[in-house]
Amino acid sequence: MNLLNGDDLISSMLSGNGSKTADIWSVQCGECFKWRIIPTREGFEEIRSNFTDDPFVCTKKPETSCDDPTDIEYDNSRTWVIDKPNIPKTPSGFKRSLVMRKGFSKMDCYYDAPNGKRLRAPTDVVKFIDKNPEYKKEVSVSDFSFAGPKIMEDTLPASAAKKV
DNA sequence: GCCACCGGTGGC
DNA sequence: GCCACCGGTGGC
Repeated sequence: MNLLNGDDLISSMLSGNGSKTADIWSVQCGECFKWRIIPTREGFEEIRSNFTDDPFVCTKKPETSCDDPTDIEYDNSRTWVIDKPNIPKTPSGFKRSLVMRKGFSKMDCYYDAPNGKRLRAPTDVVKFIDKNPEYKKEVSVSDFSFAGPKIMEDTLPASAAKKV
């Protein structure tokens, strides 16, 4: 069944055992609604960058079709977080990371720049380009999206469940 | 002095 | 009311 409405069918996940960063990448097929693991961050981001115009289907994953069993079950053995669709592809040399806060209140989005600096917001990107003008032609602020994913509360560990 | 982490808020 | 964004700071 279709887990979510509309376009929000892109996800990343925290693996179990208290991982704080999203480290499993998965997308939902628009036809059979099974989840397919995308082995690399880059592959995941490629799909995510154009998700609305070019929705994911199982056959886009090599040697995979809707007849195959799901790659991963949506359950609370991991915490699932759902990325927004159509986030620009991360510029080459940068790495986009999602870090869960203590208490699972929200995730922070960072870009790690090629020089190791961690960029936290658009103003940091501007500062980085100012200090490293060789990137002026390659990247612009619009290549970055710091929007955090939606945390799926039904997949939080029991210890983090919201008090009623 | 840096940076991981968190709190607050302005704009939608 | 939410959340993207930014400022502040405690611990190293």
